[in-house]
Amino acid sequence: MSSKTEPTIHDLAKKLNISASTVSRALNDNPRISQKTRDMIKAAALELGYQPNTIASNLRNRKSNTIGIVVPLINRHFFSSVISGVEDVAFAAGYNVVISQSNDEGEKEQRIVRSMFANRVDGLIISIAMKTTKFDHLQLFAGKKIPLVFFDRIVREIEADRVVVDDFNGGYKVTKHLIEQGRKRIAHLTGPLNLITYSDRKRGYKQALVDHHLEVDEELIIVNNLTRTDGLMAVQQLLKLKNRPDAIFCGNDTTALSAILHLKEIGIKVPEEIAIVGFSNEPFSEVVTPSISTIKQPGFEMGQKAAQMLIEQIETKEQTATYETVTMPTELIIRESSFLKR
Amino acid sequence: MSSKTEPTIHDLAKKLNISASTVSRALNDNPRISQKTRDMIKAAALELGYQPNTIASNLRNRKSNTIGIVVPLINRHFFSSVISGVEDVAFAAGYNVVISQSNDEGEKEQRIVRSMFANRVDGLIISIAMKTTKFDHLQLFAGKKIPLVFFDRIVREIEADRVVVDDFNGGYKVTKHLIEQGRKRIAHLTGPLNLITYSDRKRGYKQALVDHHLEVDEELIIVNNLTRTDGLMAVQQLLKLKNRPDAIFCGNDTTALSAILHLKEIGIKVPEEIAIVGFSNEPFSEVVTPSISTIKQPGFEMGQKAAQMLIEQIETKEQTATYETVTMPTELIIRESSFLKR
DNA sequence: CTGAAAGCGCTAACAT
DNA sequence: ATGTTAGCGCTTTCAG
Repeated sequence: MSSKTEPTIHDLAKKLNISASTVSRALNDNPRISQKTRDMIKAAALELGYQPNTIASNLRNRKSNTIGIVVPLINRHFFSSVISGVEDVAFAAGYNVVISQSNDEGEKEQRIVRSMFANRVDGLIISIAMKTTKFDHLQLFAGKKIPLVFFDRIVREIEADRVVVDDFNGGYKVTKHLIEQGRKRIAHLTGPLNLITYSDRKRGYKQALVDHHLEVDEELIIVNNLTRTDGLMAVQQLLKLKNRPDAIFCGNDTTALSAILHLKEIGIKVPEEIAIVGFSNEPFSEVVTPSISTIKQPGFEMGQKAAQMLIEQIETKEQTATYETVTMPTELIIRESSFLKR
Repeated sequence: MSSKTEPTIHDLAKKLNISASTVSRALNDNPRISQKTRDMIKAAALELGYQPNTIASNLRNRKSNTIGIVVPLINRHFFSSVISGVEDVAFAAGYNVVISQSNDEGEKEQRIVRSMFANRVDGLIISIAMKTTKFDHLQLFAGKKIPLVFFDRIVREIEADRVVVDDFNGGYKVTKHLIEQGRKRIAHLTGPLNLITYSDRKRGYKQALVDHHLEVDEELIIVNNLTRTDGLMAVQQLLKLKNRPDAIFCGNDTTALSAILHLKEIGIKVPEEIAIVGFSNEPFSEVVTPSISTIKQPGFEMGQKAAQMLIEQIETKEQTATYETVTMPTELIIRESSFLKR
């Protein structure tokens, strides 16, 4: 074992009879060190099994070369796509990415974000948890002018760059499609309306109804957390109405799925009796029977964009206090659950 | 803005006319500081908006209180379950978790693991990428006696704690089930055999055939990377055989799905003509038509176990050089794709 | 082209 | 119960 402590630049320096600063410079390819010396030092480093200690370097540089991303759940296809997009541009730009999930819990989100701050990430990309209502953890970043980019689930109260999808338009397109399929009583199942994504989709839904001279019936609008169970409960509730809906626009694919499964089970035909549309294009939506119509969000591209904006902020010394909001298009994918062949 | 630099314990100390060490101790609830002083200091910290700099603390303590986990893909249900399990016990024990994905690429894995090392994670939990063949990045941990736990896709060449599923038994159970369903020519679609998970499943498959006096036909065994396209290609290849299989044991659910979709498309009945079984119990396997029989691996529990073992190692000063391998049970879930009702 | 010295922010002997 | 001091490993003026 011996006194096993990692070799440092000082060990290298001593061994080579030069100074630690020269070693440091050589390892960082500083042109002020002759090529010959650099090579020599690097060879010695390799031989000694030297591994740079980024913690020390980060402390000194007040920079971690790391960006954080926090999402509600990493195993949602949309979010993992965004993460991949972020990694794509971040790695290319020489940044590391640390990923965390809030499980849609405000408290865990607080903890994660604070820990990322304490670890001095150079910037943060975040889609907030469903249950987040306090924002002081985010204020930590915003207030200290540490680059921050919101995506998808943004918070209006905090000024920052934003990457969102056109949820209003998404909601509108879904509803219009259902109307064109001849549906008259279109229900809407949505998530917490403090989240702008959901309230925008709902606005789109209502606008489409209005534009097509259909009544907006609040009885047909159900708000919950869009879990699988929530989807089931909502459908059961809708089925109890004297005047049943003939279509349901679900806030996500999970609830769309649970609606379909329940309807199948009790013998109600989808889409003939009740048409279903989801949101997000989870992989399963394509392979269920009937396959689920849904809205595709460009996750990977959103991640790329968010990372670009963040890195731009990080690397621009001048903190111009102007923030940008990028809105990405959505695409309606029509599948069996809402399309009646004749 | 003024000279905006984060307040440090020294700023606090100066303001309160005490020493930095007292501040440090108070903030860490060191009993050597009187309760009164502690409260006073904490109040001042709050007021100043003091935020501890964990980088500095980590450097000093030679400990990051962080454990790293790297998986091939974060959006595989199995892997995200493992991650959740790890987070569950790690958070409870006061550790942060940094997550990364290798995208099944050896090179990205190298980069990630080195970066985690450079950031001095206290330990690493990893399931290696399909294409990993060099292990020097992992040797970095093993060699320096930094706690390391492999799970699922382990590396035999490196001594470490391991958490695996009983893949042999899983493969055996699947095959036995198919035999009991009356299948005689059972094909097997597997991943790279340098990965022990796959070679063990294959061993189980063969053993079951032998035990039931069925011939092992190498023609029926196809090795590839188990992507969706790979699944398609494999099925097409199998269908070209003069003597077609009547069942396919697929190495994962992705290929099971693509097999089913293709067979449906060309009018071959599943399970009547060809039965299909997958592996891993991805969420979609339950909701496709026909639903996919598969093997369930206890991901969350594996993550918990891995984290427990890792933390145990971290916190035990005495590095007893004895490593443990924990084998978790699998469960066969029989669904429509392999079960013939009569 | 290279070295000396100071310091990033925090902690832990070792005092007192 | 609190303060002094030294240093974690690296980078960076400032000198030469």
